[in-house]
Formats: sequence, C-alpha cells, structure tokens
Amino acid sequence: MPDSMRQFKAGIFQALGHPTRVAIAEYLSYGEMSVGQLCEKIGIEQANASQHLAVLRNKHLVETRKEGNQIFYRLGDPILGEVLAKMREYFFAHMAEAMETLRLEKQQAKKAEQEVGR
Amino acid sequence: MPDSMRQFKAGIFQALGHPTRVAIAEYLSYGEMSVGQLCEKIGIEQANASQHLAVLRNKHLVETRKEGNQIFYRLGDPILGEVLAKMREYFFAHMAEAMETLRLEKQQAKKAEQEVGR
DNA sequence: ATGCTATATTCGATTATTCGAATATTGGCA
DNA sequence: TGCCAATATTCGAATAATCGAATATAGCAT
Repeated sequence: MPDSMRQFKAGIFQALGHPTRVAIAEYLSYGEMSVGQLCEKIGIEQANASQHLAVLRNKHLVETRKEGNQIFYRLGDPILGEVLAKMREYFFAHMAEAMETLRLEKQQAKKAEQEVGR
Repeated sequence: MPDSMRQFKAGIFQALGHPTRVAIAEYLSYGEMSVGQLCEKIGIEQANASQHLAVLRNKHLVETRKEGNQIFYRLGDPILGEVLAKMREYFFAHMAEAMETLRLEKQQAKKAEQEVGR
C-alpha cells in the first residue's frame, strides 16, 4: 500500500472528521438536500455550511444539482453511506464508552478553562 | 442524532484522518504488531509512532498487550477493520479520481511554495 | 436595470495538529 | 545495583483547520 493511497484515504477520513460534516453526510445518506435545508436541520449558519460543503466537494464526497436558485447536494457514492452505517454500528457497540469519552473530554475542556481564568 | 454522537463519530474519523494512522490501522487490521515493527514497516520514527498511537489509544481504537520489553497493539474492534475494508472498496472504485485529486493537491502545494519563495 | 434570495468565497484571528528533539519510564539482564 | 532496549511524554516551532464577518456571484422576479 503506497503512501499516496494512504493519503487519499486519510483525506477522506479527515473530511468526515468534523461533527458538522458528519451531520451533513448522514442527512445526505438519506437523500438529497438543499444547502438551506441542511442549515436549518443542523442549525448552522449559511457561510459555515458552505465552507463545510466545500471541504466535502473538494474530496469529491458529494455531488450537486442546481435547481433554479438553489443547489441540492447528495452523496457522491453510496459506499459512503455504508461507511457511515458501519460507524453507526460501531457507535452502538461502544455507546457506554462513547459517553465516557465525551464526558472526559468535556471535563478536560472545563479544567483548561479554569486554568486560563485563574 | 444528537450532536454528542456526531462528535463521537467525527472524533473517530479524525483519528483515522492521517496517512500514518491509516497505515497503522491497516497493518493492525491483519493482526497485532509491536511498536517497533510498525515503525519499521511504515518507516517512521519511534517518537512519532508513539504520538500517533496515543491518538488512536485516546479514542479507544486500539488495545495493547505488554510482552516483556515491548508492547503489542491490535485493533480494538473488528468493525474498524470492516470500515477500512469499505474504504478500500471506495478507493478502488475511485482510483482514477483519487490520483487526480492527489496530483492537484501536490500541484497546489508546489505553487504555494513558489509564492513563498518569490 | 434593480432588488431579492440562495449559495460561495475571501479574510483575519483563534485554536488545533504535526513533527523532531530531548527527556522520562519501564522491563529485563549482567 | 547499573545499563540497555523499547516505548511514552513533553516542549516548541511550523503548519493547518475553524469560525464569523464581509463580500461576491448567480438566478429569478419586477
């Protein structure tokens, strides 16, 4: 496995390595959506959505369709939906640990805050 | 899907979002390996390997076993191997495009270098 | 043309990742 | 005990990712 392939795969993982982009990918795995719809569902600002969509576009993970004023996004390959499904499977298998991880991270964030404020 | 779950998933993708860590995960998907073996196979320095392994450990993606002087790593859950397999599938389906993406990125990197040097 | 709506891009400040170098830890062995 | 090999951690500098604000573009209606 040459390094160029690893770079390619890592690039895809990295593109999915942000909560907002996971949310986008999951919504799109159920069907296409306009940018506005994604913003509303996820609860993010338009510019921010565009930026995250640009990341996904640059890796060719999503494709677009123009309809009048708006742009509809969809997953570029259903395999990505399967990857997300695998991750869901993993998530449920590790639910408890997941919660623990998140708790610890939140706790550490709080501690760091305190240290700054002190 | 609450945001905490997305954070958890994104954290895992992000952990896999580096070529070296993809390499580590792929080697481990075939069986356990000591740190030294990983270093040799991948061609990285010991300290660097330890840092990347720490990232994977923090997300509980790998587990360890001590044997005398050395520490053997393995994937924490075979589902991860399946995720990697899906990615391999994706990779082969998009081989040509993958090469193009990498070419473009390399090209842009070169351009950025020139601009700095200028 | 003007204006309006949806989306994209650029900019700058902040924060997070990454690497190598140096240092620490741990286990076995003389 | 002292030493060596394997692994981990810390530190600092360089690079990359993130966000909001501002600005740009494109399509449609009047």
